[in-house]
Amino acid sequence: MGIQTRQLRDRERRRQQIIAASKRVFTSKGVSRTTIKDIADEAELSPGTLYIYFKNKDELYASLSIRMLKHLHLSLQRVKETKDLSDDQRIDSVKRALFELYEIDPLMLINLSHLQASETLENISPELYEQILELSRRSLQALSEIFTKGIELGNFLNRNPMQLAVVLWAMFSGLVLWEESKRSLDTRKNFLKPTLEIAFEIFGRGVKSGKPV
Amino acid sequence: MGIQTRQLRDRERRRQQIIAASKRVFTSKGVSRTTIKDIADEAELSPGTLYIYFKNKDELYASLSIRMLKHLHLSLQRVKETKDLSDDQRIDSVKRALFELYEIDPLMLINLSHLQASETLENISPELYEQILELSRRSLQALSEIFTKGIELGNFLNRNPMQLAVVLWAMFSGLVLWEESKRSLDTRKNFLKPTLEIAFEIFGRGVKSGKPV
Amino acid sequence: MGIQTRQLRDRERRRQQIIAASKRVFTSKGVSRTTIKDIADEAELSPGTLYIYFKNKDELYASLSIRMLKHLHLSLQRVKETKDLSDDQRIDSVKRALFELYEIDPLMLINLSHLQASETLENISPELYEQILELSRRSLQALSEIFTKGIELGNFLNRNPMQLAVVLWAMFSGLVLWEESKRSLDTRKNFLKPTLEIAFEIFGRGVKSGKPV
Amino acid sequence: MGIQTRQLRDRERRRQQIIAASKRVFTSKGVSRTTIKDIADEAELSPGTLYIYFKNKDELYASLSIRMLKHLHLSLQRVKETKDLSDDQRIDSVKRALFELYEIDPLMLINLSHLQASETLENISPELYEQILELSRRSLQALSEIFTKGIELGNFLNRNPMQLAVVLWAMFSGLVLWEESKRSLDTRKNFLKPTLEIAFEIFGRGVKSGKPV
DNA sequence: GATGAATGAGCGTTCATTCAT
DNA sequence: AATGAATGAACGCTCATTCAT
Repeated sequence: MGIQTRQLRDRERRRQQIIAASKRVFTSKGVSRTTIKDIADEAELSPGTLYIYFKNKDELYASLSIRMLKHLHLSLQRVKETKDLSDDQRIDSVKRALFELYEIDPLMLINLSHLQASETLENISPELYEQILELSRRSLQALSEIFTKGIELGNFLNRNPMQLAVVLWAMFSGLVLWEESKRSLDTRKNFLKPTLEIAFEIFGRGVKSGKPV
Repeated sequence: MGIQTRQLRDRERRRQQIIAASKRVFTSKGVSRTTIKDIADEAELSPGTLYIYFKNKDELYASLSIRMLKHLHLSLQRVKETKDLSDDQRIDSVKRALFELYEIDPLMLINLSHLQASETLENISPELYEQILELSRRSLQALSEIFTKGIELGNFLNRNPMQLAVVLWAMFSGLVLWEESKRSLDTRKNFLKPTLEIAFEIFGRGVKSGKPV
Repeated sequence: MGIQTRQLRDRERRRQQIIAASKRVFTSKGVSRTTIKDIADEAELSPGTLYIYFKNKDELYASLSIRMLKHLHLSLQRVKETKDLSDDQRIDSVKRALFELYEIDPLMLINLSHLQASETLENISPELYEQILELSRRSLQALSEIFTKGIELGNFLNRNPMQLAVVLWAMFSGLVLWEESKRSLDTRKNFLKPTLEIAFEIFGRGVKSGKPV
Repeated sequence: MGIQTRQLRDRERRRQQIIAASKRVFTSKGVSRTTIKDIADEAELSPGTLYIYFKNKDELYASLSIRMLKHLHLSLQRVKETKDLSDDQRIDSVKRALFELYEIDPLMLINLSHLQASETLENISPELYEQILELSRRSLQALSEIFTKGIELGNFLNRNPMQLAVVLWAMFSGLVLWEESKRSLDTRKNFLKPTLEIAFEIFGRGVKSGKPV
């Protein structure tokens, strides 16, 4: 491994270290109450160091979502490309992909949903903004293509597939935020999962073409 | 009308005047970039005066949603209590109630969804917190009772009606936030409406019992 | 006196209070080492208050010079308009005007010269910038008109009067900065005065038309 | 050439390389907006390396002037020592020496004038401080000796020659700073030259003894 | 009740400087 | 000698909140 490679790897490691610290602080203090100093302390770094790896606070926040978005895109892409799946199975795969996303890192998913709901994106560099947008776009695109297939086969309601994708995502992120808002009230875990199951059951049934009996 | 009554009425008027000013500023500057001073200027009052009517900034923000929550609760209550409606019609009425909510004041609905997604509620007085919670609870309760009816009649899937209510609300608020996040990208209006139509179509079909054909 | 008048007067008083505090701190710590906090402490105000009266640090610094520039302009205007003065007497009046300027407030004059020599002006509001520029322009204009008279009467060298004005001002401000730079070395006061006397003597003799004997 | 000599030469080379880079950055970004990192980048060195060659930022800034001061001193010394020159010719030679200084490197001359006008000198090592002071002193000394000659011959006004030297230098540096402050307003070049011509013409005429006709 | 000047803790950010490699 | 990541004190500035009038 060359020197350059190691440097790049070290750099990425530090970024991940900072991101990991951010998550921990977010969890304990809440996103809006977390300061750069808090994160620096948690990461056992100085505030200045954070600015070597992230252009500013908003970019740090936004960067937290990149990984998750990449994962999301990859998962949906995989579902889309898997052969020999019925449309039912495909919807089910989407459900499992989103479940998995949530299980890997619920906090980051909340953060991603927050991002969508805040004005953070308006304060980041065009490059990062474009990256986030592109990843979101591609994920929705993958989702919409799954619906397109089903529509073409006559299995799904003939509705704008992109809108179907948006509806599914809204339902998912809406539930994630809902759970987050309930966190302080009710610390029972595993609340999201059963509700998501029901949500997907309904969505899956509803998107199917044919009159319900 | 007694003096006290008039005083209360005046007080309420001022509150509404401040709330109205807040809305206007939020619309033009965005929520996170709006300061108390901005609102005071817009209301042609001094910052100090705002603190006579609202305990602090978060309470002001939270108060914005009270009216909307009351309206929401009332609408859903009405749907629940209307006699001689089929379950299909009832779902349709819920849809129209939420549409109406959005049309009356899209910004406040966004604010309500934000509220749910932010940490604002953690900084308000227990009284206001309880009020908001109670109104939310009641709205969801009304919604869940609508589902209970349908389930009892065998028209709806036999799932936990409160969870069904949460799913429906999550879908709705998720779409509202989604639209908000797209506002800077795409200024086309009336984007939410058609997507909500599809969302409700799918939900309505999905929640119906019976195998899809 | 109306309420508004008093408010305006109070506002101006506060500004002068802050400016006075700035001067004291500048004298003891040096301009470049003075922070907003230092000035606030000296003025027995909070840092935030300074920002009510001055848009930012650079504007505060630049504002220090406004008064001096106004005084300068007025003095030169007066010299220009005084009747029945020989050109020798007029040059002498200019000398006395600049002497006086220095004696009123040497520190502010140094500050004015610094301003010219720094990049502070690049960071202030266009309005203040224009005000400073306009006052400078007018002062130089007045000076140049004094020279124009002398040239027309054949008493002064026929050179571009604006350039003559610039030369005189450069000589003056150059000496002021020179003295400032010597302050740490040599605390003897009254060093500038005799040197300025010589400078004006030479300038006065040099600008006169006619071959020196 | 011994090893030590080469090492010294290499060291000096590096210093000059860094100084050259500083100049380029100052020109493009302005002195106050230039950071050590900027200079390091421009010099294709690391920030740490700069600290091997310069004790701190102020020393780097101050060092920029050393060369110019040496050149200035040399030039004035030469003028002083040149035989068979009339006093008029000697003043003219001083003018040409300063012109030349400006033409070689206007930016460094500005920097030298800034140095005099700032508090940089208060933060440097006593050695460097002494060196700069000594060079300044010697230059002024040379200048004053030129005046002494003229005074002794009865050609110049019998004034303190050191003060005459200071007046001449103040006029010169005042004009240099004046031009610098006009740079952003008026990009016409060659503005300084004609004004300096007039300045020297006036100084030359003014310093001459004898009543003007 | 209404004011709005004043507050000041706290923020994000910078950058000269250091030091382990 | 050269590096450059890391430092962390210090900065300018904001703004929710208070309180004397």
